[in-house]
Amino acid sequence: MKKYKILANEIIEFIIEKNLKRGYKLPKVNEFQQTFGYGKSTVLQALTLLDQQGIIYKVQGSGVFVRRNPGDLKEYVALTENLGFYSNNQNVKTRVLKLEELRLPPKWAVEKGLPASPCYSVKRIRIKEDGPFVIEHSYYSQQSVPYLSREIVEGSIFSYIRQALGKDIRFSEKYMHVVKLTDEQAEFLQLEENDPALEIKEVFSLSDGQIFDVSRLVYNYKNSKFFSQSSDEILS
Amino acid sequence: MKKYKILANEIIEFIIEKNLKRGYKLPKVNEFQQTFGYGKSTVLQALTLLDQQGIIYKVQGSGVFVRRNPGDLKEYVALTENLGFYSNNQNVKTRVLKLEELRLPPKWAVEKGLPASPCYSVKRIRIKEDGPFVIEHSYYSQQSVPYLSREIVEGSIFSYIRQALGKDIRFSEKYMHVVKLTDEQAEFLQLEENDPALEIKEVFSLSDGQIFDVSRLVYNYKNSKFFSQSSDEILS
DNA sequence: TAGTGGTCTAGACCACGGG
DNA sequence: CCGTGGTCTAGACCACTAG
Repeated sequence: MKKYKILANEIIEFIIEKNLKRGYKLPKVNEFQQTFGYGKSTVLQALTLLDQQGIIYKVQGSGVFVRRNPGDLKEYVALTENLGFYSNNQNVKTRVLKLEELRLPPKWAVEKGLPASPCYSVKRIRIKEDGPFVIEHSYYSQQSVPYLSREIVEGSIFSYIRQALGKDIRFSEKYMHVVKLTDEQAEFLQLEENDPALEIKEVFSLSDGQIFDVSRLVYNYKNSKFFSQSSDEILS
Repeated sequence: MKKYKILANEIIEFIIEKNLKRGYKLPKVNEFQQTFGYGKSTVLQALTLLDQQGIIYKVQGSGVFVRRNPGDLKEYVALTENLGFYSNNQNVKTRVLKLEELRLPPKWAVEKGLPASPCYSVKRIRIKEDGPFVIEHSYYSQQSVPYLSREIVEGSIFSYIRQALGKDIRFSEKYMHVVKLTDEQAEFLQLEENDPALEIKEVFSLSDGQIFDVSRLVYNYKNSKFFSQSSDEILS
């Protein structure tokens, strides 16, 4: 494990365990250096990672402070993470509506960058305790995901890709707009036709930049909330 | 100007000027080092910045590639930037509905972290060529923004804070959900009651972590699209 | 196995904040 | 002014990719 990740994890643990809140002042950079015996750049690397994740913020000339206790956002879909649709919420059941192979993905998926070659088409509904949560229609390029079964698709496809195929999801883009539900969508989500919904088109890429998944998601407005964050040009 | 920012800007210029597309292979790290006479870490810092902004991606053992031509997203509201509501779209007019001082912000704003002290309340409508775009209801803490006038509020408040007050917006959080419009909102947006809308609560902080602005935005679903992106734990 | 990006260090110097 | 975080370098060594 890389040193900066070890340190980052330690700090996260520390914040969770002590239940620290926004504004709490963390140890200084040189204290972390001494405690762990790391170089300054390595400590800054760890802090930068946490800064990007929204956990802390650094103030030049002053110190390092807690921004958010991770785990305070359980109910939210985190748009700024490389996840399909659920953040920390694990009480989600999956109902598979369709799994088939296609010679070619639909045009809109190819326009978003999915290779124009054979793919899997997966249609699922995700259900929380309080009802249907999201309709998900995904296309997986067989170039990157050569095999999918009903069983895999009933669980987490991303976990399968990571663990069984040993591939890492590296980055994603999400395009959103608000729509009125069609009759069919409303039925799946147990809502009324013309009820509001958020539609998200997602594009996921592997470490080599290859696009392997393009999806269209339609969320139930009654039980879905979303979260996004940004930091100004932070690094080192 | 910092070296890594100079390099980052040069690369962006290069991509725009040559109109490069996703997958284009950029010069190697050591070529940038030699061309600019920079150290390796500095070059990596610049590339990391661009990676975080979604402009490029680095593939270990292979090279550096273009991910997106900046400026390909003009029509989208970029949720992953520290902007109020418009990304690159500059054809936006502002209609000020209200500007007043309050002893205390409303409860929900204080819960989001706005100091429980005097503030400005600003209500505005943003209008694009094709009609009303968003209703914006903002609260600015007088601790950070001691003075606002009608004139300032008719322009860009963020520009004013940056330029006149010399303060930097450092990070933000955005909480979203989909709603049905009330009668009043519908009238402002020239839509119908119960039409869909995206409501976003935004929290903005300065470089010292101080929260200075909490806002509630309600977007017109007919002319608003949103964009978000993420990268897996990138740094150095 | 050569080439390319990633991690890490030690240390010099810079820039900002607060007393 | 001192302390704290930020930038930058040179260079060693690691890890992954591709031919």
